[in-house]
Amino acid sequence: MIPPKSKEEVVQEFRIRSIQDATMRVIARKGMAAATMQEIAEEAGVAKGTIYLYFRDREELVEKTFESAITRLMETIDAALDRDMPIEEKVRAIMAAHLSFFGENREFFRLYLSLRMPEGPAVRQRRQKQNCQPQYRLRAEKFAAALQQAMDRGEIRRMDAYKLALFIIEGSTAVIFERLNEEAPPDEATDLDLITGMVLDGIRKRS
Amino acid sequence: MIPPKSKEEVVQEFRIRSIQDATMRVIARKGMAAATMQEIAEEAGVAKGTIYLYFRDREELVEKTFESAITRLMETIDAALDRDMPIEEKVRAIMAAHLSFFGENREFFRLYLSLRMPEGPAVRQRRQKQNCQPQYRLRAEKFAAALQQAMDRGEIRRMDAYKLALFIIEGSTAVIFERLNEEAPPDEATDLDLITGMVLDGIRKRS
DNA sequence: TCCGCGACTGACCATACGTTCAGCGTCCTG
DNA sequence: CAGGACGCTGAACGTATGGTCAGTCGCGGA
Repeated sequence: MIPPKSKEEVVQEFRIRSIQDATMRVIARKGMAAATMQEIAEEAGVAKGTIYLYFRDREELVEKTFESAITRLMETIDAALDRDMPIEEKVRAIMAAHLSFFGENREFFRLYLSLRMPEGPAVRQRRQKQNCQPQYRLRAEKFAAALQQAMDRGEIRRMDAYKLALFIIEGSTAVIFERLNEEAPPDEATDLDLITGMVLDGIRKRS
Repeated sequence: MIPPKSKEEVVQEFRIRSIQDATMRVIARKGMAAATMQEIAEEAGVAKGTIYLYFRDREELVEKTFESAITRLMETIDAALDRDMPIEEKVRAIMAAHLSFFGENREFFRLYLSLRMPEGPAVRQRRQKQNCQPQYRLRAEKFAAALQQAMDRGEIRRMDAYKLALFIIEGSTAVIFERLNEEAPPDEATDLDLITGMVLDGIRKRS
């Protein structure tokens, strides 16, 4: 069942992983546009040319790096979405997953933000749209589906589920972003309470 | 009181305005990183060199363009923030201001998103942080102050006002972004209801 | 009408970046 | 131990972009 890994395969995977990790760190530091192949290579401890042995070009490098990280995020979240629980708990579980994932993968956060919105000439924009945006949309759509289900059950009020999902995802992303930049961030639970409280009950005080 | 405008000044202001408008259109089309001076010049109908008569370098161009647009946005919002009204109305007024402003200034939206998060080498990041981010933070802080006031009055629940402000601003920004990309966006009022409903009362159905 | 000033132009320059490839060292094989 | 295969290297190349500046041209004043 387990495919036998030859020595070469192990080395290859290790190289690929090192380069992808370096890519994330550099993008985290300089931002998507200013991350050069030179700096990525140095960060990974290889020569510039080596990267091209494993990735066709810069675009594929970024794309693959993004994919392998977001796949991990999606798995965490799917676990929360698929289980059948009241929407309150679901929201809390999803937000908790985001908080801890980005807490552990700070570097990825910046790349994630950059790819939400495609840049560059029309051709590249189209390619990014085809390869990375679906991942983002998919996430939003899955969340929207969960919200829709809760609406049908009468757990929450009826509104445009997709836009609602976007609101919640981006709002919480902003809080997480702030959190990652704080010198002494509060407990994860504190921010989690803020987000879920806001999402579930809004800001208005109930008498 | 009114400073007399010589003919030269009028011409100058017109040029500056044309170039800034072109800058926004190109950034809206290609994104911040891929917007070249060449293309901006063509869009403005002037030669590349002309831009440098009015702006020191690319950075100053982007910065000034951003500033003059965000100043207009801030003015609209301040009007809503300064008046003394219950928080419900304030929130609605602010969100309405955002919706209509970005509806009328679609081009600016992309630039606005790009500058939230500084890119490039450390030096440029620092400069952007000093010149553009304060505008963004200022907006968040003003909104946070309004929320804080409402908390003190007992109108809304107590939480971290700044993070709450970020959540609301970014959440609504996401909805506006989606709206701007829709083929046939609904009434402004529909999206406005979605946002204010979410912010004030959350998603949970009240029995 | 002629002159000179200055706004404007766009070919040109320096630089930086992605990508390539001829050669090097290393390790396995026979 | 010799030979060769292969992963890796980094100097070199082409291209694209921000920025410059010598030259052009239209306009206003003499």
